[in-house]
Amino acid sequence: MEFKKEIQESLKDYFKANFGVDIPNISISQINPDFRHLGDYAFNFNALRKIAKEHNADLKEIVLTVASTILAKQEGEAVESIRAQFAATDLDKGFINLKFSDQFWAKQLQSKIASGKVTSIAPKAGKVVLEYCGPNTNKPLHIGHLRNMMLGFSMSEVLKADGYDVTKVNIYNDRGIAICKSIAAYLHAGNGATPQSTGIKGDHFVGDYYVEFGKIVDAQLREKYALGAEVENVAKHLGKEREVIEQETPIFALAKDLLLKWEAGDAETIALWQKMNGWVYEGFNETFNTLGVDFEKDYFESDTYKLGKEIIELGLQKNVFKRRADGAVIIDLTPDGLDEKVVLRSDGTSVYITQDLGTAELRHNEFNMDRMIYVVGNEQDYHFKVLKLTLQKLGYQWADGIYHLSYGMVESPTGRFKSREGKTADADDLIAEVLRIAEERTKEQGKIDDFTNDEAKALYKTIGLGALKFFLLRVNPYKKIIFNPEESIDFHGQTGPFVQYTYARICSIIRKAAITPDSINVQTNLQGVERQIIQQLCEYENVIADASNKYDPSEIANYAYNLAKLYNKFYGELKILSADTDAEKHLRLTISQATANTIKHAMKLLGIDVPEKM
RNA sequence: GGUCCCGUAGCUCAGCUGGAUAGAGCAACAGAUUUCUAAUCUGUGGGUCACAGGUUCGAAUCCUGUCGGGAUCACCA
Repeated sequence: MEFKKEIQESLKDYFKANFGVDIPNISISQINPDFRHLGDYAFNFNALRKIAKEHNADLKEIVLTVASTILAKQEGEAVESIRAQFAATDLDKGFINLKFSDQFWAKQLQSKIASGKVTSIAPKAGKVVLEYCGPNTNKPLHIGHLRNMMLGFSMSEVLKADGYDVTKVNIYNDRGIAICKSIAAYLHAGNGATPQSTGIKGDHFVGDYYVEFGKIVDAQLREKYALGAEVENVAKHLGKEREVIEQETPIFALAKDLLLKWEAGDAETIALWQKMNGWVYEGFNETFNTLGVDFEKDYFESDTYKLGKEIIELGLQKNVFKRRADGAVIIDLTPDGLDEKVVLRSDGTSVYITQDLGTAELRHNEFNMDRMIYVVGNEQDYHFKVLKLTLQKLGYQWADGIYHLSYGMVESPTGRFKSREGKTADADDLIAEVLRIAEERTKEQGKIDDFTNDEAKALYKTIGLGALKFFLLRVNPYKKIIFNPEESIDFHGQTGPFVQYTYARICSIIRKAAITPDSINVQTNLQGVERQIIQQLCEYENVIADASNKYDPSEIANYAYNLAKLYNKFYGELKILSADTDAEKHLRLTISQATANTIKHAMKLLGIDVPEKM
């Protein structure tokens, strides 16, 4: 909407020309609902009061002058009235309300439907690499990954909609002691079983052996210390941390041995590691497919974990890094309010940040991107601060484009999800549960008797995932989410199915209309709710830009919900197919179509499908 | 202990680049279906915006402090 800029510029020009001062942008927003009778948009100019006072000028007059200039520019057609409203005291308020004519809004709607596009955002220069998911291969995906994947996928869609070129990448933490524990337990207790032979999904299969590893540790400790069944917590009973005491067991020795063999490139070990990871990837891919998330490129820690050594060398040369007396290489970030950080161990091996430095550089060489976004939980805020700052100190310009899309933990009502709390946090179980609830509720409704079995199943998936995804995305990323499986999956109110239902309703009307409204009579008078919807539709691209700039898909979710709510109000208040006049019918059908298009588009940005019937 | 994040209705959340009387959903209660999908709509009740100062014509929003919750401060990842 051009007029916002116009007003801002006019005010700026005025102050520059008459007083020689630069003023900040005055924000112009949709009017507060209670003042809708006064206009469509409002802005408050009190911020300029000080400047006016300094120059002994009457602010009220200035603003009115600017307002009438703008009004004149609109050639009397679009802007119905620009009224300045002043309270009795003049100082308390100071709003200008802008009201556009019905014709103006009708034309906005018409151009939307004529272009067939819901936004007119043009492609922008700017290559973005977005990393998300980042699973460990020793256990299945859990609810935290679900939030991560929803955020990552949606964020990439939002950035694309905002005109950027986005490449989605995943990184698999596929090496290290954790996966070796699964392998060790498999060797110990697997008896050659496979996901195929057991019918267990590959990632769960391998994850089960990770759990099994813990049980074997327990059993071996019980044997070693001759503990009876009355001892519940072995590590606690022995008065040591689990991570410490487990090192005494033969099974741990096996895992450690496997790790050393793996690092030495032992063919047999690597073959087994590849086989088990292969099962895991099969399982992950199944879940990715169900969720509809994807990646253009996969990275594997086993390929990248040795990266970064050259950067260490460079950093030493540039005196950004220092070699400590014990041989470890460090960066001193205390001047920046952070700590001293080891970037290379004294034995010359990498730490976590070493490979992240190397991987970042690798990606820059591959993609030459302007921005790199990491979707990672907020427990790593500090790590990414250090990573970005270190790369900046090394003189990499592109490091300025690093952004950590940090998100809060997903917690159960009783606190953090722990794996021992059982199945509630498992991603696949959660998805299955949500589909089950969707099926149950849909059957209660009894509206899809004409569906085939496949169609019904597809619908359960659309609705169930819609509920889950919307739940995870409608909250600001930085906030933690309390997830109660019993209560969180809802289909009423501020939910995905509510928005989906609205879409299905519109589709139903359009099916019955049997006409395609290709043009509307722009002279038609608009009802209040009609104006509101059209205005809301026009706001959509601003919302995309906001969500993109703030890295916040929840803005899209809230917008989609509000638009759907507004449409339901419209639906309840006005007749569409049986409107009094043809002109009204065409108008309302057009509003319906444009709303459906926008809802579908917005939900797609959230990774959520919309059904034509439900 | 240092640093960072959070605290808005019983619950889950919007609003936070300062602006008009702080908004939604859920839950509770009361209504609406001879008419386009009632997974909907309309209405009622519900608030010391954690607390205390400060800046300002104006503060949920900015600053300082306090309290409460969480994260982090590894030669783990």
